[in-house]
Amino acid sequence: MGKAEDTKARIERAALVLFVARSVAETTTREIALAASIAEGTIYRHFPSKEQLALDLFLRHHRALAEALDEAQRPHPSLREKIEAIVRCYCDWADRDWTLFAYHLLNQHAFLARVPDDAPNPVAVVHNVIDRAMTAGEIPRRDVGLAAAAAIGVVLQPATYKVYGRFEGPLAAHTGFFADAAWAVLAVTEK
Amino acid sequence: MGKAEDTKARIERAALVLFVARSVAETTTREIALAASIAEGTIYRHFPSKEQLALDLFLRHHRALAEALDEAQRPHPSLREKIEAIVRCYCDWADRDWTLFAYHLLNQHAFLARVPDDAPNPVAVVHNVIDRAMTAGEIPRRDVGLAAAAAIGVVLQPATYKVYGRFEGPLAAHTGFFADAAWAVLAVTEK
DNA sequence: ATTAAATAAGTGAGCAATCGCTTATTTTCA
DNA sequence: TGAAAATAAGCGATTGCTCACTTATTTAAT
Repeated sequence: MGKAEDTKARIERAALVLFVARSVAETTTREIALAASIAEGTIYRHFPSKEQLALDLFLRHHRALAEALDEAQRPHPSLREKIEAIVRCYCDWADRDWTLFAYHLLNQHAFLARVPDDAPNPVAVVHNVIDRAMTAGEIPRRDVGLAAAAAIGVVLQPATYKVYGRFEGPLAAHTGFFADAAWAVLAVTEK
Repeated sequence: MGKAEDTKARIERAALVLFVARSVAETTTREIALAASIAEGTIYRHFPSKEQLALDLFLRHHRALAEALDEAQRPHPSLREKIEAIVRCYCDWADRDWTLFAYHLLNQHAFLARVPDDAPNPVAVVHNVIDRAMTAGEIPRRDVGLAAAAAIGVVLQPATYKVYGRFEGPLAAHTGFFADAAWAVLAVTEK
């Protein structure tokens, strides 16, 4: 890694940690520089603005997660297996870099509107998988967005509570339960 | 309502709308004053600081929601009925004042750590209900926090996506599905 | 009941501090 | 040696909050 690239990576990591501990708005460029052991002006050699740095961080992770989830589900034929693959991939992703994961989770409301329409999207991946399973008759047909949201919530809410400090240990420890529960949600038949 | 109380309420409502549209950090006291049609200094006759105003707003709603959920579930004997009552109460609460609901949802990570330990807590209500149902043998015994989080996610994730603008219409329209899905999550038996 | 005194509520110009970002200068290294 | 990278000082703008003052409401005294 060249020196410039190393500096850029240090800025990104320092910013990430501070953005999660406080928030983007409450983190100053001076703090980022101090944490990255560089001068404040150096940030602007690598990023046009603090907001763009925050957005870059979000979008890169957003796209990479979507691609990883899509690759994970693709080889499997049945919805049940796709769910397991997606859940496992998601938990591994979160455990591998928890700070980055937490940043992505806590700042969706700020950046989701700025994701390009054609960019890979984690929710769209799940949405498509569920839609095809409904068409194939694997699960009952209902509002896809609603079903996807509820199934995603089964995994995302525990993850959120781990960010809040309510849980310890790796998220992947509960992969089995998450997959079973997500499947149960999708298989619900209105009584 | 006295004049002073009316002013205080106007400040709170103006702040709430701006806090949701932007964020607490990105909303200025000048904007709040302008939106509430009062002088900036008047804010400080009613609140010691912008942060305390934001915290007051959060804590009051947090407590009221917890009490409403607890009252809703109390009269019902079975878990299945308690779930339905809690889901219905929660959806009605959200639909009744969506701005306040969105504010509470989007700022949990900022304020949850500042909730007094003995204060009523929406998650604790669900937690207790599930714990008792496990003890009574109504559902399989497993980590209560995890089961509660997953069940809550079934409702909260769709609600979050509605805040993001992915859904339209009242949340209460899906009460039946939410209750069925939450029940399905809790009834999951590890295979 | 009337007036005087006291308190509370409301105002808005302005302050000290801080912010994101720029620029002139120095260092690094191929 | 020249361009890229990093630095440190600093600029204009904005921020939360204060404060001296005015206006409205409540309490007390005659």
